Amino acid sequence: MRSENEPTGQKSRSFIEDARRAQIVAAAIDVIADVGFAQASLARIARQAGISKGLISYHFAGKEELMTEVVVVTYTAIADHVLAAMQGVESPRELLRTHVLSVATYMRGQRKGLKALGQIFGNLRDADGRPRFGIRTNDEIYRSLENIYRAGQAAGEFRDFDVRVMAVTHSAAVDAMFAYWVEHPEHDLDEHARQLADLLERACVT
Amino acid sequence: MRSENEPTGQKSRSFIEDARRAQIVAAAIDVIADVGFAQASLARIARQAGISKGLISYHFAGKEELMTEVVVVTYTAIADHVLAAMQGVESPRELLRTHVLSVATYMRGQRKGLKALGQIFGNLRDADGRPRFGIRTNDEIYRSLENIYRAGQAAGEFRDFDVRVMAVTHSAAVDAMFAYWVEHPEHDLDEHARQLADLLERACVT
Amino acid sequence: MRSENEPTGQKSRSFIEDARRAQIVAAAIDVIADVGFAQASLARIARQAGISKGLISYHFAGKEELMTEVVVVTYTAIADHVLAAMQGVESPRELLRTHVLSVATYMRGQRKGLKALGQIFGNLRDADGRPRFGIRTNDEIYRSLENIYRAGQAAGEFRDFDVRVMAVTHSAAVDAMFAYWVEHPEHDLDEHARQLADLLERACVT
Amino acid sequence: MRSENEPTGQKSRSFIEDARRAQIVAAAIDVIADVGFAQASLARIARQAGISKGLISYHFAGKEELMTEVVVVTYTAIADHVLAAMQGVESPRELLRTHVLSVATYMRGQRKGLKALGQIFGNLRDADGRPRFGIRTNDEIYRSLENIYRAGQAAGEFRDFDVRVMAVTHSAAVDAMFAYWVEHPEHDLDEHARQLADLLERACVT
DNA sequence: AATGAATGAGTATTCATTCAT
DNA sequence: TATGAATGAATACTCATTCAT
Repeated sequence: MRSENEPTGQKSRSFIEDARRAQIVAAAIDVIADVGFAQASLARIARQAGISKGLISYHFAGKEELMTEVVVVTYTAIADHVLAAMQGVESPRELLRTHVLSVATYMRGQRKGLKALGQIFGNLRDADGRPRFGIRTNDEIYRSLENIYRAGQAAGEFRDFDVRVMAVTHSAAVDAMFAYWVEHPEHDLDEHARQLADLLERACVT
Repeated sequence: MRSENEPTGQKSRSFIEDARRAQIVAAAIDVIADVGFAQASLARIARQAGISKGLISYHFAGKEELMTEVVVVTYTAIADHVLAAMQGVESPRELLRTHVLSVATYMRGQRKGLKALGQIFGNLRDADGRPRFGIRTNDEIYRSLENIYRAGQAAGEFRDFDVRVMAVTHSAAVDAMFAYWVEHPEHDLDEHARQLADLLERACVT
Repeated sequence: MRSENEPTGQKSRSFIEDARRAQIVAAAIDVIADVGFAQASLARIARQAGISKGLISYHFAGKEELMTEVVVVTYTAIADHVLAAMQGVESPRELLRTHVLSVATYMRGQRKGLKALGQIFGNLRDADGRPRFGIRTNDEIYRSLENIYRAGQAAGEFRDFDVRVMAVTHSAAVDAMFAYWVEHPEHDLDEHARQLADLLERACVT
Repeated sequence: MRSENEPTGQKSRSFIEDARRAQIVAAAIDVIADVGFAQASLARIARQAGISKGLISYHFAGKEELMTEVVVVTYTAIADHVLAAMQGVESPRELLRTHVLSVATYMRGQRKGLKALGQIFGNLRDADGRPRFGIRTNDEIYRSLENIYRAGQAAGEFRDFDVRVMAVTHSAAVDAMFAYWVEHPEHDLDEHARQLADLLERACVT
């Protein structure tokens, strides 16, 4: 098993172990999305996965490692998607629109993963009670958004505004788009994304 | 117990009982803001209030009622403040700016209350696992914001956009402003509010 | 409850709480003596005491605090008894005999307590895996025994030997007397004590 | 599995199986000596041996059989050593001294084995909670020591004392010598042994 | 109105053991 | 022979809630 047989690093994980870990992560996402972080006990996750409680402990060092894995998996997937979409786009205005729209298209298939992500971000604390994610990770997002806005200002396409405020607002607006859509499945996500892209674009241009 | 003797409403509550409830609510806000929803046990809240655990159960039917009360109290207070600030303002653009700026000024003195509010919103579930707040309560906010935007559109000052998307974005942007300021206390809240007001205004005008 | 309501120190413990703690300590002694330290779970101790598992956690901060209390209670009692018996005795040879004989008489009524003490001494470890008792506490015993032997040497009654070796041997011999008697209840404890006193006395005199 | 295929005795065990069992026993001794009986899980022992957990179960019917093997192996080795040293010695007084001194020399190279032995003796219980070793095994030691003392009495070299008390004390004194040396590695083991031999000899002679 | 004592269900985690490969 | 995967029972501990006083 991983934490016993491979104490040195995250090197070679057997195929079957990878599959189990993925299965457990998927079950965790389902449970967290459905009942919330606080109610997402390992027992419930195990039941969802159709395995024994002990098996989770066998594959993950602890609950925190599982939660971290959920975050990493979900996060990496969305980042890959968005970065791929933005590849080759030059114009700051187009980058802005592409970011909003590609996040929205990705969301469509990842409702639960993103919902779980939000729960973990907002709730997971380390031993001394401080948020495990949130600040640091959000700051990464903020920085990448700021780059878009700064490029637009440098190109003279965007007016002079505080890029951090714009990044915080942009990020929150995208999150809210997702949250609203999750709660109102009949809501038109694509149209929302277009509206939001317009909104942000207008807020930026001179 | 109260909720059994007075099942009809929240009518006659003795002065001392009101005081105790307020004291407990205040302690709950402090604890939730400090250690997060999941770690906010009744024992911790009681200790913070300097009373016994049993007394909380005496004054509240259960943990959920206490959490609900925290939400209602905090929520009512901020709504009163914002509504008072918007009283007499006519222009939609001014209403918009006033809303953002008055929320910011209110936040300054209510860090903990708002932080606790966010925690409860994101975490409190009822018995069957569905979020206790969120949809319904947010919808009230959305509707009041929509009124502002619709008025602006009716007056010809605002362009034609989806008012629900704008309301969702506006609300999320204000929440994010608060959250960012809570985590970065050195951040200039007033300037953020002004920037956000500019941003939203520009996004709306024709 | 203690650890919540009296976080400052070990000051005022209510009468009823003292009684419960004593009851739990007694149950712990019974269980440890009967099934050994490793099998002495809180569940088993609670069952022995006829109370719920939770109540142990209510009265003791954790298992270690309970074990420590068992040690302190048992240890203090035997030390008081032996010291009282040795009070007023002057001659080193008599002190030596008195120590052995008074320990034996005390043992008679404290079989389980002493058995439990031995188990805890030999097994309780703190978080980093080092024995919680043992060395330090034994050293206290050794020192007090050494005082007796050194006095005998100073008075010229005892020959010149290593007092630490004698103390270690004395202590072990007394423990073994007890252990043997526990396992062979028909064994004549008083006669064993007399034989042991003779043995040690002869080993010391010139 | 072994104990099923060869239920009659410990007859034919393949060479490789013997080697594995020895390797596992050695690992168990290391782990028990280092972290204590209670923390000595099969997983930890397997890791120490560099093999999988399952392999221990393959070679031993259960944890208890492994522990028993540790005791038997260690015990047999020390008995062989001591008996060899006493071979040819005739005088009871010399036998007594030889026993103490040869045990001490053996200890020097067997710290861990003896430490583990003590842990298992003090902790291993069978299903119904009674000590697995202790009584029976100690009685063997007692009897062999009694033979020495009785021979001394028969030869008129030793005074008239209870040989069982003397044997119990002798055994305990030797164990304590070991335990003290294990905890105080700077302690002079050889000098302790000489002092102890003097002590016992003086306690016996007329 | 308030407390401290008590419960029992629930938490994460550990571990000896089993078993298919 | 040997492994890695899996189980299920047991562990200490937490906590909302109840209740006699």
